[in-house]
Amino acid sequence: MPLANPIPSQHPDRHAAASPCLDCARRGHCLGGALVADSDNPPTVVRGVIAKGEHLFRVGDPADTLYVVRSGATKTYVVSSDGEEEVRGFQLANDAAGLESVCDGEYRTNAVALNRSWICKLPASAVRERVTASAAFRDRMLSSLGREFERLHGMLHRDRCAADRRVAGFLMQQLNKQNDDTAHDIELPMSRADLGRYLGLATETVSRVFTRLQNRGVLKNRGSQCRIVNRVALEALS
Amino acid sequence: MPLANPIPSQHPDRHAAASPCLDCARRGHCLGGALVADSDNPPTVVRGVIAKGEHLFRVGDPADTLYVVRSGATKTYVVSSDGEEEVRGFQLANDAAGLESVCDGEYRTNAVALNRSWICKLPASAVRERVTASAAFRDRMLSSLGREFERLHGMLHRDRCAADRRVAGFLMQQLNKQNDDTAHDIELPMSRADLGRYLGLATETVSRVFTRLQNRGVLKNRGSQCRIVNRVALEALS
DNA sequence: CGAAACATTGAACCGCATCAATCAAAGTGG
DNA sequence: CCACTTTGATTGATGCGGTTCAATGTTTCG
Repeated sequence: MPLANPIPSQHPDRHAAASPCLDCARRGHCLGGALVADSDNPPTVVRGVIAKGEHLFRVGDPADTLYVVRSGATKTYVVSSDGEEEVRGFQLANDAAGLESVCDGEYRTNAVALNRSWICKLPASAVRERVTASAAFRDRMLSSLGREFERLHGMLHRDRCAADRRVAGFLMQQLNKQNDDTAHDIELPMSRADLGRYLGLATETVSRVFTRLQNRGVLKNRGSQCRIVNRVALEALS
Repeated sequence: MPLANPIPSQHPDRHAAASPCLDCARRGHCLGGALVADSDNPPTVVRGVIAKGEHLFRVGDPADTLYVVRSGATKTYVVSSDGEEEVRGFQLANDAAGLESVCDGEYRTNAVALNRSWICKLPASAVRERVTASAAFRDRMLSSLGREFERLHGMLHRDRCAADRRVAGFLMQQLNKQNDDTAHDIELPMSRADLGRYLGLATETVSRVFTRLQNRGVLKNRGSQCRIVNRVALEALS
């Protein structure tokens, strides 16, 4: 079954049973925090664990839940008519999977955990309702959707660039997400094959780019991590 | 100036001054119709003409208006850091330009008329407000955004296919928009160069694909029009 | 009509996919 | 703990599709 087991809140109080978001340290960075903020009747948000390889949802499932990754990572993907897997996005900490569930009645992608992950489940109906109930949440929601549009447009642009640029652009994007100018380590929980399917490149090409960038002294590969040695050079590429 | 001259309504009544949408024959197909429907205080919607080559808005302009194309055509585009024009979409009848104005405070693209066009201007603030005021409009809006996501995902997929598929997919998309299974004529108001910048192909490649498809008896080029001769073959390609 | 913009066709080159082999790491079971 | 398997990453060789450069044809519009 795709559903994760609920985890009891670490800090129970009168709110916690309904929504762990009220106590969550990152409620300022997460859609769940915005969902419960200033609500006199906070919706039921449930935390859960999900094992590597398990699915959060599949194409066609009724889209009743918006998932937010608390730790770990997931990918969303579809299987196209010719049987090829098409990776549409990766979700790391504080990212939402199934945002289109708010736009539509059923999921249009599959979502699977790339490693053991903690996730939060937000009822889609509550999200939709809160869009009308709160102008602040509406704007937050529209802003999230706007950022997703930006990401997609950026991908479209990158899809027309050379392989080096695509990878460099992806790495810069990951780096910028940690809004910390001094950050230089990037977590890459996905396989080279997944990254290739995301960027529209063959696995081998992705691999070649990484070694090329390493040889040029731009970055250093360390298993599932990647250390950016020369951020300026990387930015110039992307 | 980017703004078009207002046109007096053809059928004035007590509503028409504020919103020509109330009388509009296509209010059922257009976001403007949904905006004024069931509203006891319909917002001011203005119609206007815009000449070929004139801009509706530019990157960085305050995004206070959502444009809907009534007739004619527009394209949205950005100029990327390397000076290349990147076409992000075409808007034909009933399509909206500047949907991101509802998500954000300023336009993130430029929009220009491809030929003499009639457009309707919806105040973005009214659109945003109506999202909270009416659950029906909220769902209509979210559905529009969802379709836009679908289009972008489809483009991303196509960007990784062979040139023939990209063009075929685009043509099928245009065909399907005329929700009429027997339709076989497609209006192509954009230049081959624009189409290439939209599909991520060189102008010459687009041209070659069109002649190739014509030689195979799939379609027939007629200036800015294109007649689909063998719809099945086209669908099989895309 | 003539000029300018756009479309088409041809030839050569290049980057990435593909096929194939090797290498490295992570489990798994005795 | 070590063979053995499995999975993922890397590197090499080859071919094709699309870009690029260049020339010619066609449409549009003053």
